[in-house]
Amino acid sequence: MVTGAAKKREVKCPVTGMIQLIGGKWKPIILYCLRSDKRRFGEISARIPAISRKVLAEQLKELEEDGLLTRTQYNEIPPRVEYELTALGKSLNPVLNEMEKWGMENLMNKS
Amino acid sequence: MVTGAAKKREVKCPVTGMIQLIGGKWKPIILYCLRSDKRRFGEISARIPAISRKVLAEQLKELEEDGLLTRTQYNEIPPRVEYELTALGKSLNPVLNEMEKWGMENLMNKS
DNA sequence: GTAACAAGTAACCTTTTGGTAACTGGAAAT
DNA sequence: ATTTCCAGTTACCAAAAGGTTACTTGTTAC
Repeated sequence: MVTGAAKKREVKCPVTGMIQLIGGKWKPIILYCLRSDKRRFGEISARIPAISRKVLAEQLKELEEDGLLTRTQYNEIPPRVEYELTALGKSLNPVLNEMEKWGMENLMNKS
Repeated sequence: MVTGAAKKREVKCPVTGMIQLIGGKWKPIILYCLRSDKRRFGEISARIPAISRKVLAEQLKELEEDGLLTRTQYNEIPPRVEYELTALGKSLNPVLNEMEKWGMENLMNKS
């Protein structure tokens, strides 16, 4: 079940609710990046170079609070942290797949 | 084909491109509202009361510039303006349907 | 003669979001 | 003795997004 920020809201519209959870400039891309694999912080950062590390850390924290992904910290030196989608996060895959499909068909320049 | 703001960008990631088009707090809800019917400005405003009329007008203008909907103005008094999805706008329906479905299953409180 | 109608716009302000640069930690390699 | 590794955090600043209130327009109803 959804936790964190989303839980507090009494949502009447399912689309509004979704946007409160995964709206914003970066969250769908982060989820898309984690879709099939767990990844380290630096790995996500390298795959989405346009996002600053500060904002990436913020967004990951919110996604974790909302129950969409888990953060696992290994107490090694240098540190290692892995992010992985929860079952709830994975349940977003159909949405992300439709987004990917639409983008492929309508936005990629076939030149 | 996509026009306006989205056309200028060289998009490498389909999900990033989609977000540039329909990202933001309101656009998916507006598109969802117009999904199956043409609607007047006041009608959209009434169905999405949380959005201010100023922001609604701005978002509708951007969606029109991006080729997702059409604006038809009837020169009557009082004025009448109708908004309707284009074919491109309608092609977003699978995305919006997945969003609606996910929201229904995960956000609506069954209490 | 004034108010209401629809669909906005203009001026102004607040909130949210995002960016940069510098810094932290302890162990390891140079 | 200094630099590198990684995953951040902190302080600070700029830009974007969004909100509020008042105003417009021309015709019709009170």
